[in-house]
Amino acid sequence: MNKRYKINHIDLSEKVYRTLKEMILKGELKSGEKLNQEKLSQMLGVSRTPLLSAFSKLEKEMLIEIVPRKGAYVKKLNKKEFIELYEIRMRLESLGAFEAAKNATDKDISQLKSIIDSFINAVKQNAKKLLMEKDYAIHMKIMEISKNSLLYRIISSFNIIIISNMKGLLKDPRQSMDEHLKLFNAIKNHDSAAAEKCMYNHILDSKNRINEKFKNNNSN
Amino acid sequence: MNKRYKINHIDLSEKVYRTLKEMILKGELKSGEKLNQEKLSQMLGVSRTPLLSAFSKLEKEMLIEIVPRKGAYVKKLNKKEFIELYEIRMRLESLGAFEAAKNATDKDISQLKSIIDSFINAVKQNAKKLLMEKDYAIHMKIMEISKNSLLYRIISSFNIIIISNMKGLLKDPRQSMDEHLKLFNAIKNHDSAAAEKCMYNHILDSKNRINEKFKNNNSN
DNA sequence: TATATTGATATTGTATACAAAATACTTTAT
DNA sequence: ATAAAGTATTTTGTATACAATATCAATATA
Repeated sequence: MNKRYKINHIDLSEKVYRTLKEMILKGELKSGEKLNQEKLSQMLGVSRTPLLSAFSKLEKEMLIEIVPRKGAYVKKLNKKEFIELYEIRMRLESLGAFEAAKNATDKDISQLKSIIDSFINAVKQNAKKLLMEKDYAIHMKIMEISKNSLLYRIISSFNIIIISNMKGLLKDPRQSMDEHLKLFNAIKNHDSAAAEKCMYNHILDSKNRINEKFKNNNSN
Repeated sequence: MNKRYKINHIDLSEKVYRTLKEMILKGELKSGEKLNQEKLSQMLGVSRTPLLSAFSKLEKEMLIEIVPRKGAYVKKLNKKEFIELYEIRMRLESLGAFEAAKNATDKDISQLKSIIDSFINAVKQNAKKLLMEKDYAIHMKIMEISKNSLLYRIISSFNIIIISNMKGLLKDPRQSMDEHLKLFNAIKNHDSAAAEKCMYNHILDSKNRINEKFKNNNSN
């Protein structure tokens, strides 16, 4: 046996990091909430050592904020940061869509199609939570198809920041559906330029709705 | 006294992180080199606890790679990753140039000018190291002028990855100088579209030279 | 000679222990 | 009753200790 099949070789700090990330994503740890080291480590059944390393990872992904000698807090994005994030997403995800249209295999396309179908189902059922989940899945699948692994990594963390900070939708699901379908067709037809443009406009439209979202909200 | 002037409130893990980053950047820790915990912590005069947190930060910034149960290694980019990085830079830095042209104040412009002047001096002196330093400074200054702090943060870590992995230049300094000057004029004239295009082409040209760079090199 | 095998050593991952700082709680004085 | 000062408690930041794994070297085996 030449090859080594051993996997699952992740350490506690990585496991803790993933768990906390999920908790933030699901809203179990709320925006602005303090992360008490003692409580969390007891809750997770680990010592504070791997917890601190996990904190460092989460901070670099902008999911938490560490204030020295005070503590770690779940990051709360303000409006300016939200808009900055969307401006970056417009550029990066449109690159992803471009590359995806260029590189998509038949298998990629059929996989993407099935995710879009389940998104459409969610629209028909008006299932908000599922809708957001599938929306995320579509975007990530396209980034995966682009075959730019670095891009995938960055967008992944961005979208998680957005989801963890934004409860509720920005745009009408039917509009979202139309836009996703247009995007899908462009990718299917390997029309890079069209795919890029679709994605750009899709996110631009969301960005323009951020103002409404923050109108009631006083978090700047 | 209402305000608190206390600063310098950074913990050891952050100091260690910055120190290691600098060491990688300066090539004191070489691409692929193993980071021995015991040796490093003794060298820096700290325990392994803050060191591990620093490792976590560096890993998220792709400056090192952590292989569980084996160790941490200074990340070595392969050609594919290099190209991915440049494709992302093309999109993000052109966004930065666009915003910079839109938002630049007179002060911003004069500061940028002085950095470009020192770049030109370096070209005349043919001082390679200084050249790379000033090139980095120009790009980062433009990102700063864009006022998109998130963009600044991302590009900052990208450019550091590139510098730490790439010894030597990609393009002729005189060409670089011309391109920087065109870019500067676009920003000075608040011509966003032109600035964006300049930056895009500036980085695209570098990207196209990556192949040559890797010809001799067997690191894939 | 090349490949296993065993034991010794080094290195990593994690928990615990301790010191410094921040927060919460009393007590005291006005 | 309120504010200040002092004390106790909690929480953070860091070092150390220990167990598990990996690496290395020496010997044995084919």
